[in-house]
Amino acid sequence: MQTKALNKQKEPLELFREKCRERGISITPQRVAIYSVLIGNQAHPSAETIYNRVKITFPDISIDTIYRTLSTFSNMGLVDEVEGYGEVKRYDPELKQHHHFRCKKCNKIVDFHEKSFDNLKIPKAIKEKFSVSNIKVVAEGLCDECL
Amino acid sequence: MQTKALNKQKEPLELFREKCRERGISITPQRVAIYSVLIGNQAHPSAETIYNRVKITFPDISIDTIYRTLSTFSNMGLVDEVEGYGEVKRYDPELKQHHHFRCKKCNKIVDFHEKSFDNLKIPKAIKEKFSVSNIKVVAEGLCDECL
DNA sequence: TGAACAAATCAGAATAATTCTTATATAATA
DNA sequence: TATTATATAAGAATTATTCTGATTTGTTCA
Ligand SMILES: [Mn+2]
Ligand SMILES: [Mn+2]
Ligand SMILES: [Zn+2]
Ligand SMILES: [Zn+2]
Repeated sequence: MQTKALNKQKEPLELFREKCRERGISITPQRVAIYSVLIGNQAHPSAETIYNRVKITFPDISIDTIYRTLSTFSNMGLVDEVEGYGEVKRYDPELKQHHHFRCKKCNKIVDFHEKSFDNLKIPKAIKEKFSVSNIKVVAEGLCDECL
Repeated sequence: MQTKALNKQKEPLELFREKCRERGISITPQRVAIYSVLIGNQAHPSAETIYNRVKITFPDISIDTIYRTLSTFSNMGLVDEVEGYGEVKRYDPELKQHHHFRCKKCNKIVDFHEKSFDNLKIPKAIKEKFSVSNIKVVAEGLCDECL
């Protein structure tokens, strides 16, 4: 169990390094620190939130590096940007297909998985005209805390 | 046919006036002008876009009024804010349940209707904890022009 | 191991979208 | 028509994000 817990941290970081090498992208301490904060983070954090977390172990990091790095990660397919309503950008390290509940009041976003949503049939009219690469369901309402 | 075309403009505006009266919200020329631009607009326009259109007939309107009014309309349930990725806010006057295709490159948003998406079953775990008021499907990819 | 060089970072300035402030104007009401 | 609460315009302020330019660092390969 303990071994497993340790591996959990080791494994994704090694995969991260590999992906960087593949793409010819430098493995910098900043990038490792940012990626480490993202691993397993289910809160869909903003750049600011990530910045504050990273600063604990990396006090001199600049907010610009956070933004640039998240953009790089997004281009590499290491994180997704999350749908929102014109508030701040938020990022999602969960790459497996999944769906979101969003609280209209506090903007909390909660993941959920639902197999029956993973193969929804988009209407022909759309499919014929555009190339659809991913489909997701967004449920909205009020969360437990806001109710 | 001509009569119908004329009525198309008249009807929603009268409904608009009624809704304002119900809510005790003043019917100002600015609000009418902004609402008129929204009627039947399927492009999910931004505040800036709406501003430019309204200015044609209302040159002295201020951008702040556009934002304030759209926020008022949103609170009244006259428009929805559209999901996006941290770009500018966009608004949707279509209130019937529908779904979106979004181009990842040019951010074009296209409505589609699909009955089978209108009663998706959200997992118990979510439904039990939160109150879900609406569910939508977002398909993403590249539009015809960007392909 | 240690140049060489492209890439990445930092700090702070710049930009852009949105909101706020305040003085003035106006819609609703009686 | 006078009263009053609400809405507006203009421009300042704020905030998130991006850009710029000087400096540092990771990677490569001799
Ligand atoms: Mn997620
Ligand atoms: Mn729409
Ligand atoms: Zn909430
Ligand atoms: Zn496009």
